[in-house]
Amino acid sequence: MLRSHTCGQLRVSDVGSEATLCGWVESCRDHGGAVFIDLRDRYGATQVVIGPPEANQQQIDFAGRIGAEWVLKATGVVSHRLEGKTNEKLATGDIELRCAQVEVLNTSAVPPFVPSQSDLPNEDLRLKYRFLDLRRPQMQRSMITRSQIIKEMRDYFAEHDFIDVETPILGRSTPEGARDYLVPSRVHPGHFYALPQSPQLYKQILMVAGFDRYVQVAKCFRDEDLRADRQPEFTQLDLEMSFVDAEDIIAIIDGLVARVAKKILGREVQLPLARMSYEEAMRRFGSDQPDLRYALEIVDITEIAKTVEFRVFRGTADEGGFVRGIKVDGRAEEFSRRRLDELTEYVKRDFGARGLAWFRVEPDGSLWSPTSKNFTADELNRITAAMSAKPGDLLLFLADSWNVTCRGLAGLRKRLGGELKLYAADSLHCSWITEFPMFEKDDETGNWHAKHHPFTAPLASDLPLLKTNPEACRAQAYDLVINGSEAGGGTIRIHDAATQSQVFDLLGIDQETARDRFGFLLDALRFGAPPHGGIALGIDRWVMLLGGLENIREVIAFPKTQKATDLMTEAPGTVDTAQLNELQLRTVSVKT
RNA sequence: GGCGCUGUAGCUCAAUUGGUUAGAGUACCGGACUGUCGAUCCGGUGGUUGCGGGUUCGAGCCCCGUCAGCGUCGCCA
Repeated sequence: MLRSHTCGQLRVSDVGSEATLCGWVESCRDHGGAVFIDLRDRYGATQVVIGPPEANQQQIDFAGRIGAEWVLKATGVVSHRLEGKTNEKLATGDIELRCAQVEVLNTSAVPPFVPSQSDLPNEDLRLKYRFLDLRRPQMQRSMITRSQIIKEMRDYFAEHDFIDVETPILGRSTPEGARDYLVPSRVHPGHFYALPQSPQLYKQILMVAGFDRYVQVAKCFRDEDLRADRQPEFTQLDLEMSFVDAEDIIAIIDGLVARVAKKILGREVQLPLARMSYEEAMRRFGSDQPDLRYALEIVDITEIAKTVEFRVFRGTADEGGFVRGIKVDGRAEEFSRRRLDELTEYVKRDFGARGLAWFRVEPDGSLWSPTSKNFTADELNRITAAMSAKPGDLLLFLADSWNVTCRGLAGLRKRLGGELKLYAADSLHCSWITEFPMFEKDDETGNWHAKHHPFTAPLASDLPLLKTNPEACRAQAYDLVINGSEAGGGTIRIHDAATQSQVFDLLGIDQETARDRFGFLLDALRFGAPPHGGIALGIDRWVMLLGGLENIREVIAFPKTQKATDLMTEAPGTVDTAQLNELQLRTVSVKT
């Protein structure tokens, strides 16, 4: 070891002993007759003093020329700071290391930004110089938290008899789901591997193989557009269990949530976690990942709308649409015409809503809006009653299809929840959404496709609906939602070939295709597959949510930009013609 | 692919309605200084206002295109 202590370690109790520190120059203050250097490492910072009587003037002059982010090794005697010269901002602020000279382990070019900088540089610069950005204490904290969370997960599952099994990164492309990242095969020209979107099929095979309880910290890849909480390459805590039902999976994850909350945040989580059916979530919050840290619950006034004169409401209701709204408690005054116009524009632009109807509840309890003249007093009274509106409230309504009202109101909830700060910054709300529909209809093609994935088992009670009414058929599926973000999701799988065929039929996957793509799984199901199910947790999101961060890039050491590039390595890049030739590949331009 | 925001010195930002030589803090360079810790003081370097085009007597500012970063919708079984 080049050092005897870390830069966050020395205290008054060490005074008088010799110590050697290694670290980066956080700042170098040259006073001519003495030089003060704050030496930083991941553990903290310690002041190193090069001055008399230890150092001669030549050594002091040398130290004065040391620059930011140089790497130093400093050996000296741990000393009390002078009376009144202690620094309360540093854990090591009562002492300093007095040295004759420091050894320069490495110099540094003048950095484009320094880790201690208060005004963060633009993110593209942070990403290009990620090694500097990662020196920032906040980034180091995030990466440490991430490490601790993964450790807790591994410990927890090891204690519950799970076996960690690695599954291949080079697999084969699947027909459904996200776009695959493809890897060309040199040995089989024209053939491609696909990087896993998840280890889904492998873990099911492991159940058939008798591994009973499988877990893995798995890298997953999906070639889709990025978001603040979505990267093309991400990490899942993936698990699968045999001889279980949904209750067992939920219970074991409940235990994990409580443990991680306790160990990482020091907080107690009430178990069991709350549950809500998909139907209830959509009805009350318009989303299958509702943020339950605040209310803003959706109220359906379609029945009232059918009886009013106002064409927008009545017409929509009569044509089978819905009129639903939310109530902002007592904050109507904060909504200027301009702000309401912005919200209107928002629901039109982002969700294709036809408009936003709003009402202020006046001091006398009456409703006012630009359109209120289109309503009779009785109509307005019934709306007020349905919404339990009080003076000072703001009412927002969408009159549209079920989907648009769901998406639009969910969007408004999310936006207003944030803008109005309807929840405490440190609040944590975890819950389960269950009983998802098995299938969704593609609006364009009219085809059915799996809401989760094609191996999801229907609720036993809904099994007959597979033939008669697929739309109503619910799945044994469960999503873990934390603070309005999908933090995990899983299902009980189909474990018999007959049901699996039936589902494939419904999805329009013919026997030939099924055999071609999933033959190995279908085979496995014929050779004694146990009932099984599992879940995958989004580790990046867990770290983000538990850390109170709003961006997934803050918890990934080397994240990609919105266009899926790495600004540091400049990936993706071009390759030599020789490499392409070896793979028998040629690039062509395709007009899109 | 659509919509929106941002882009000015190494970095963070300013620049009146379109009007003189684009400024400040910080970093950097030189000098002074023994107690600083956002050190201080004196002096200095540093600009294709992302890029290309247009309007105008005149563009950092207006218009069109484009590139990049971010947010969002579509997309993400």
